[in-house]
Amino acid sequence: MDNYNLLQENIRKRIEVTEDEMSYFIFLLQQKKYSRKELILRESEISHNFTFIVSGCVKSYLIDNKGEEHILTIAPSDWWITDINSFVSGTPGNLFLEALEPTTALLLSREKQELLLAKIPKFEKYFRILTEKAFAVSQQRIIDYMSLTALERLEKFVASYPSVISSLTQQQIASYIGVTPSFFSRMIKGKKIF
Amino acid sequence: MDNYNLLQENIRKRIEVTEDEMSYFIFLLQQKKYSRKELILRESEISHNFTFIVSGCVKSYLIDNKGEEHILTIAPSDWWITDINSFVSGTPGNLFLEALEPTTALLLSREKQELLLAKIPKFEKYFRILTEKAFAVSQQRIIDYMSLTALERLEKFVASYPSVISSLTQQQIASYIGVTPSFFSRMIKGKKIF
DNA sequence: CATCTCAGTTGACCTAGGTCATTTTTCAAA
DNA sequence: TTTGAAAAATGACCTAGGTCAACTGAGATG
Repeated sequence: MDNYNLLQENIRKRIEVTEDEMSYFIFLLQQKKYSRKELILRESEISHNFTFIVSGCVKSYLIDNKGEEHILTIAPSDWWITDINSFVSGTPGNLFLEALEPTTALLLSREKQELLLAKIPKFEKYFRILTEKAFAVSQQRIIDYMSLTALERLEKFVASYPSVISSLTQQQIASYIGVTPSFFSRMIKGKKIF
Repeated sequence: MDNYNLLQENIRKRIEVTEDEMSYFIFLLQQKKYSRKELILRESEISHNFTFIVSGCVKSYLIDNKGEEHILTIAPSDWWITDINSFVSGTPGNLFLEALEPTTALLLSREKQELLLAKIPKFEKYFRILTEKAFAVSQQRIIDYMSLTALERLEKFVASYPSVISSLTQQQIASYIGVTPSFFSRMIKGKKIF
């Protein structure tokens, strides 16, 4: 199984496409490998690509004006990730993207995406569905932030992404759920969470 | 100018459509009027519709397990609103939708949307763009929640939605930015925010 | 005009989570 | 196998924001 299989399945789960259509999509992609801790995107750069994770894991995060890092999303394999704000507007974003482990990814640039969608409008549906799902997840995250305690958010995170947990440090999980590492440590003391 | 003009402009800002295509979209819509405080959607109902606000204002909110209300989004005229989670999955959601003032809306049901997209795939693009934008806004909201103080979030909210402020109570603004009404009151004391 | 309800304010006190510096543990690289 | 750096734990203290109840005030309703 090559590096495109995972993406092909991901697409076929959502829309029906012919071999030719699929080939054209794949033809537009650029494959890249990143080593652990390698930066894929820096703050104030324009996010030119939609990035599909074939293997490995990537986080997006921002550095606030106190210098604190906050993890926004964590993308394991079979997920797309980008700085959506920057990607959509074509303006510099405020997110970093960084590989958490050795990662293989497929990049679809905005221009290539436009080519793709112009030539095979069917893929509009694929991206609409992806974006709807991402939007729904993002909304739920806001809800959780407003209505759950840190411990509840942690439990939910662990339940939602059990496979990702092991490749994350406590600091990273703390950052994702929105607490400091030291509070996180105290919070889980005595409890068996993982 | 009738009730469909606003939507037509909204669409034409994003994609090019013929009169016929536009007419078909409009043909699928159901127009509804809501009075102040009228519930459009209740928790644990399925959100069958995408709702376009022609005039008035609608909020989406949830009630957490302590009985507290949290406002998730506020949609003034020219915006779409729904419980995206429920709408996309077709399962019962956990949001309420409520008119904040007398409101005229255009409803597009999931089935009608599917008809529309099947017949005129061009509209896929319209909904993809809408959803991308909504997703970007949602992501930014999470970022703000993680990295700003309550006062900073308030200032940002006021700057972003100046026209909406006047039709909201302090309690509602407090709920949107995620603080209690009493803290909100203290927080703005002495400051001229509005 | 009276009253009722609900938004907003305020006082007194509380707590979830933050800060910062120090220590201990883990784990990758030489 | 050692070593060095980063992750995690922890003590002492701090603060943003919450809680709850009492009070004020203004617009709606009779």
